[in-house]
Amino acid sequence: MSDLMEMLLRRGFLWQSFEIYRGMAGFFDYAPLGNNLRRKIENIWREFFVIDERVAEIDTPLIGIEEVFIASGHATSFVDTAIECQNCHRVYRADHYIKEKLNLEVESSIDAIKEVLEVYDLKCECGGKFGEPFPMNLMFSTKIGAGKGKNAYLRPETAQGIFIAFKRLSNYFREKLPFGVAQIGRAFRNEISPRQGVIRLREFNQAELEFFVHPAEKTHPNFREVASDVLTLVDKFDKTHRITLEEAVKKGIIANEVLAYFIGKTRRFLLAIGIKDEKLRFRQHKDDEKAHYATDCWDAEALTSYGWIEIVGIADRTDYDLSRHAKFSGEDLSIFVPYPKPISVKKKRAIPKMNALGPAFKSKAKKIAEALEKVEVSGEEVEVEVDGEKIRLTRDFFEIKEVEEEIAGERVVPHVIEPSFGLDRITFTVLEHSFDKDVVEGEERKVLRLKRRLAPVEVAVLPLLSREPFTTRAMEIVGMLKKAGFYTEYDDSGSIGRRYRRYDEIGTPFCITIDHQTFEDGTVTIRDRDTTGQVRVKISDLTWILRELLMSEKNIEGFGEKFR
RNA sequence: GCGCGGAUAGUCUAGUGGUAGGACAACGGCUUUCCGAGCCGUUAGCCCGGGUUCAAAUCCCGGUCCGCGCACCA
Repeated sequence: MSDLMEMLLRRGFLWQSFEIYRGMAGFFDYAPLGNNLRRKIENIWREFFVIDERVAEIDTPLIGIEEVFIASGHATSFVDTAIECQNCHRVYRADHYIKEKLNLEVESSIDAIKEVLEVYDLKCECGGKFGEPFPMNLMFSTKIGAGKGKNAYLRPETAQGIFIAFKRLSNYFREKLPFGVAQIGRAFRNEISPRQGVIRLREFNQAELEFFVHPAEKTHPNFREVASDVLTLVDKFDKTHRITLEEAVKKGIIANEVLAYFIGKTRRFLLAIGIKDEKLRFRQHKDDEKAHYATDCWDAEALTSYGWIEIVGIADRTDYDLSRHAKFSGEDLSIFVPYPKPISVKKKRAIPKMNALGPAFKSKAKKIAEALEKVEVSGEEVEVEVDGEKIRLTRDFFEIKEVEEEIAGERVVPHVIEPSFGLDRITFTVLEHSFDKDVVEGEERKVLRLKRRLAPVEVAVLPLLSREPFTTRAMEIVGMLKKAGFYTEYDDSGSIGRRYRRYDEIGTPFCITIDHQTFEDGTVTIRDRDTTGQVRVKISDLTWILRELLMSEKNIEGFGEKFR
C-alpha cells in the first residue's frame, strides 16, 4: 500500500465498505475527513458551475423507471451480451466482436447472438469455441412496488433526471437559451470487475451540468474570460497541442465555443482545488471511443499513481437525449426561439369553399376546412389528412389566395453540452497531488498540502502544556472558533511537535498554540502548515484573521508579529 | 470473468504443524514542553467456510477481499 493510501485509511478519509462482512469490491465509505473534503470540493464546484453561470441545480430520484433508460439508450447499449472463449477465457462484447469479424450489425440479444455464432460458426481468435452468450448488465435493476412490481434501474448517470424534467426547466428559465441545469449525486454501474481502489466504483458521485444551447449558436457569453488560457490538448489523432482555447476553436481542434468554454472553466476549477496544471491534460475521444450519445467529447485527465485517469468528461450530446425522450414520451421537448425580427413570407393559401365542401363531405366538412387552411398549396390539387384518412381535393373545393405571413420564430430542440465530473476520482486526485514529504528540523514529515479552503479540519487548538490553565484557555478558544463556524479540533495529547505532525498529515492549515505568554497579554500563535512559521496574534482578532487566511492563500506573516 | 501472487492488532510486520511476538499509532498516568523526547501501564490480531491432523496462522479445497497481467469500463 502506498504511504498515501495507508494514511487515508488510518486517519479516516476512506474506508472499504462492508468491512466487517469482508467487504465488497467497488464500494467505499467516505470516512469523516474524506466526506468533509468531498463536500468542500462539491461546494467549490457549485461556485464555478452553478452560481457563476445561468445554471440551476436540481435533485432527482436515484431510481429510474424502465422507460427512461429505453429512451436514453442505456437499456440497449448498456445491457450488452458477452461471449467467453472456452479455451482462452477471453470475454468479448458479442456485438462488437461480430461487427469486427463478420462486419455484421446484430441485435445485442442473447438469441440473436447465439444464432449468429451457430450460423457463421464463429470462433475465438485463439481458435477456441465460445460458450453460451450471457448478459453483461451494467445497470442495477430493481422493482418498484409489491408483487410483480414495475421494472426500474438505479441511474447510471445523473443526467437523465434533467432531460426528463426539461419542459419544466425550460419554463423555469422562461424559455430563453442558453441555460444550464446541474445535479450532484450518486450514480450506479454494476461493473464486472472494479479495481484500482476509488478509481472504478460501482456506486459513485457525479457532478453533472447539462448546458442547453441553440444548435446554430454554440457560443457562450463568457467565452472571453477563458479564451486566452493556455492548456494541453491531445486531439483524436494523438497530437498534443499547447495552445489557447481561442486558437483551438479557430483551428477546429475543439468543435465549438461552448465546448471550449467549459473545457477552460473545468481547468480553472481543477486548478482552484489544487490539481496540478502539469499533471492535467484534455484528451479528445477517438471516433470509436465515444458514448452512444456524443458527437465530440473531451476528457480532462489527471496524472496519478494509476497513470492518466479520466476525471471529467465534456461531451457535446447534441439533441440526442431530448429528441429520444420526445419520441418515446410523446411530449414536445422543443423550445420556441423568436427570430430577431419576424420574417414575412408570401404563401399561397387555400380558402375553403364551404358551400361545396358541405354537401360533399357532410359532417367531415368542418375538419377538412380546418386542415385545408393549414397546408400550403402548390398545384391544382391538394391532399389533406383528416382522422387518419387522406382526402384529395380539387380546385372545386377551394380558392387560392396569396397571403403574406409573419413568422415570429421557430421551434428548436436544444443541443446540450455536458461537463460531467467524477467527484470520487477528483477527490482522490486532489489528495494525491497534495500529498508531500519534506524535512523539518532534520526529520521527515508527511504533509497534505491541501488548498486551505478544502481542509477537512481547518484549525487545531493546542495548549502548549497539557495542564491548567492552558487546557481550559484552549477549550474556550475552541468554543469560540466552533461558534464562528470553523471546523476545529482540540488536542492536548503528546508533545507539541507530535501534535503539529498529526495535523500536518491531514492537511490542517493552521494550529493555534496557547503558551505562557497567552496569560500575560491575551495572544496566541498561529502556525502555518506549509512553512511551519508562526505569528503571534490577539485572541480577539483570531476569528477574522482565520477567516481571511482560509479564504485565500495569503502568507500569515502579514497578520502578526513573527514568533519563530 | 480468467491467470499469477497475497491476506497476522488501527497501520506496518515476525512467525514452515505444538504457548501469536514486535514496531508505530491510539488511550491512561508520571514527567517534559514550540516541531514525531522519556518512563510505566492499557486496549487490540491470525479474512471466512470446510477438510487433513492428537494438534492448523502454518498443509489441502472452496469463497471473499487486495495487488498485478488479460478482458471489460456504454
